[in-house]
Amino acid sequence: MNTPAQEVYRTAETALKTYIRTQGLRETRERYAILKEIYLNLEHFDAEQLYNQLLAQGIKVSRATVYNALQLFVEAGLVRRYLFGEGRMLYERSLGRQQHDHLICVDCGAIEEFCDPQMGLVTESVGRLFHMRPERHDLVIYAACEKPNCPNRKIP
Amino acid sequence: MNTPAQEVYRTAETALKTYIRTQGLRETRERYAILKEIYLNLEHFDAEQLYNQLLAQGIKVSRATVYNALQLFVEAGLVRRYLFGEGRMLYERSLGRQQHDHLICVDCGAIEEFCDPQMGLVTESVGRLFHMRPERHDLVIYAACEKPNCPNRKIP
DNA sequence: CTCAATGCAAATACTTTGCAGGTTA
DNA sequence: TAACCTGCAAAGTATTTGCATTGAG
Repeated sequence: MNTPAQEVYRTAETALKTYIRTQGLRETRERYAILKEIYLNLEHFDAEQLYNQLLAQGIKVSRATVYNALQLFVEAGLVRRYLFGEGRMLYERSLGRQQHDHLICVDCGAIEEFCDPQMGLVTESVGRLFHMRPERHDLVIYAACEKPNCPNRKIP
Repeated sequence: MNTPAQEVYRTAETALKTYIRTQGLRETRERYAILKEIYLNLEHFDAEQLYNQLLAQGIKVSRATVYNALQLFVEAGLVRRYLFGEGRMLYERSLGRQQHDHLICVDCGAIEEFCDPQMGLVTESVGRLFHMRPERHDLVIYAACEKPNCPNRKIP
């Protein structure tokens, strides 16, 4: 039986194979192991987390290979890379999900995703204002928790 | 005679003095020299640029002091700090200008500022969606130049 | 067999920190 | 004169690079 995540991973695997072939690169066990880890076990992660998780699974890879693979996956469109306010790159898989922006809880650091159609209007009108064609945007909203039973909420 | 920039700088100088006193800190020539450089001669800058510009003016300070002062100014609300996609911190003065977001030209790296009232609506509605109170946001739009005579524009 | 990929360690880039000596209140 | 600040250099972080070795095609 196949979970949705596994389906998506298989799509990513195929996409990677195609990308590797069209670019004249090589298929390695490391690249597939790293891709699988990303697609099956990680949500928002940095290079170090990915590296540690691979080691924890008994998959022996070096940091250099992890960074190398991440760059490859970004070029192949399989992974997106973000720089939030924390000074290190964060990654997330990009297949099987729509474009989105992020909201970060200032209390606990949790990262939520959202998709607001108004953002298209904003980038459009700003582009018009400067006579420029918007290509992409990065939006992060920092917000404090107001859920009554959230353990991370600051005292009202 | 006084330029608007000088007026704003004087305001910043006063604000720094007040902040330093209320916090029980000390006034040093370095802190005022750095503040002046920021308010009179810099737009968007990183720590190294600021450091070099101070040296070029014959003002002897160490990098450590530059970083120290920048942190102080951020705490005092005199300077804002951003992390764009380039992996290093950028700073800008915050007095004498309204809150704004940034647009970066993907052709030449130029940084423009804009203020779109729709952003308030976006953060508000996203906050409502997650039951969180938005505190701030970082938005950067990356766009390609379409000005007909822009030397940085990519071939049509 | 050839060239790309890996692993390791060293190098880089940016920022922070520890400490001795100078300076402010 | 007591604590803060500065300057220098060393230490951190996160990421990249050089090079010998391994391995895919």
